Amino acid sequence: MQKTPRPQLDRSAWIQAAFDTLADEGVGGIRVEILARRLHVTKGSFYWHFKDRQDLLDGVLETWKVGRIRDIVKQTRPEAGHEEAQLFHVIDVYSASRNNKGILIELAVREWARRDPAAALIVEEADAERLRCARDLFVACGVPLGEASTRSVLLYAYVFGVSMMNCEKFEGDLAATKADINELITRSRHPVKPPPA
Amino acid sequence: MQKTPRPQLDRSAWIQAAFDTLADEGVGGIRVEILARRLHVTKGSFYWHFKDRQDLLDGVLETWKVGRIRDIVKQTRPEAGHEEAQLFHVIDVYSASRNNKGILIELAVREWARRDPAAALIVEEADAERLRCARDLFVACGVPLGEASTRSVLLYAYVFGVSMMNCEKFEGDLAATKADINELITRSRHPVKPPPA
DNA sequence: ATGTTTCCATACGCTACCGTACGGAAAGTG
DNA sequence: CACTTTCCGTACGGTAGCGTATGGAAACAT
Repeated sequence: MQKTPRPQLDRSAWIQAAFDTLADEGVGGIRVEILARRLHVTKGSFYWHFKDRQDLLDGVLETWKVGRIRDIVKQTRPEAGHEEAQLFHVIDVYSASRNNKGILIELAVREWARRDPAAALIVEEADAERLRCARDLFVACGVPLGEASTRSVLLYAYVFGVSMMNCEKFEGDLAATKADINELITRSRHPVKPPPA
Repeated sequence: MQKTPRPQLDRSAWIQAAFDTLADEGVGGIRVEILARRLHVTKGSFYWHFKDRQDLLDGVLETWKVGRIRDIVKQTRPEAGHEEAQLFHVIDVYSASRNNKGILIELAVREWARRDPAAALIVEEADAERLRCARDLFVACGVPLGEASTRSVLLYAYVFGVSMMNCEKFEGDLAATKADINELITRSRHPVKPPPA
């Protein structure tokens, strides 16, 4: 936990508060005067630390970028002999509970990226890094390079997609289903090539 | 195409316009006065046909629901001998181009559902229907019931997830990769059971 | 102690929307 | 032709949020 926010704020305090509302309400929910109330100050403070609202959003995006890249390489740095467990871990981290803050922010940033080119660029970079790291893990497991790329794309697309779904009405034993999906993504055997036309 | 909108509007015209901006800007972008300008009328018209903004949103949601259910059963009604092709089709419909209106609305509605319980309920119902239809297709292909459910969840999670990603920076030949993923989802062989602990 | 810098409060104008009240035209009805 | 209903324009009040201007308090410096 944080020591209760000091009577002296700085940029990072505002950015942190912005992340909270980003998770709950998306980019559109990040409003200067709302954050001010939440931080028990007024706009006067905000416009001291930031040029305008866009300046804050840029800070949020930049903070997200460096934090993501850092976490990605930390989670996916190959540890000899544990590569497969690491892949499982990547899947579980996001598909664990649908309401943890990490996945909420992830979805909010992607929604953001759909309408803001700057955000889109950063998400694209983060995704490229993620896919590269996952691919290396697959390769370390003995999967050929091309197939490793394919499975990495499937893995992350699944992870992000399942975080937007609510399957409980369809599948009772979701945990078992997810475990089976993990197996399909990481360990299934390629089918025979389809007959050429 | 539509015959140029008559000088007489009705609910469906407003709802249709709302869908356009829903795709482009999300639920938050649906504003009464903006739609009015786009339809070359004023708010006076809107508040004749709708009680308030929420009334319009309810209409949009309801329209989406019936349209989705209709399309789902149409696309996935088993046609003997073509079940596998139908599964491929389901995947391709969404993962084809990232900027087609269908996928934009799909993502917007899901974003909507994350903050509005009514929307969440409808999305949940649509997903259950989708998963059920896909499962039946797998079953028709000879896949056991449980595995059919698993692959259905994987299929749709992948479809929605990949629509939020931009892999071009990572994978050059995206078409080939997607084709391989289709194979993995629909035809891969289950791995051997992992050794118990 | 006095001046300077840092950080925040207050007050203001401005825009974008929402929803309402009311008036008027056009189309249907007798 | 009256008369009503349908549909839309206009005008208004109200809220939320952005950004600016300005003053003041506290910390810091000399």
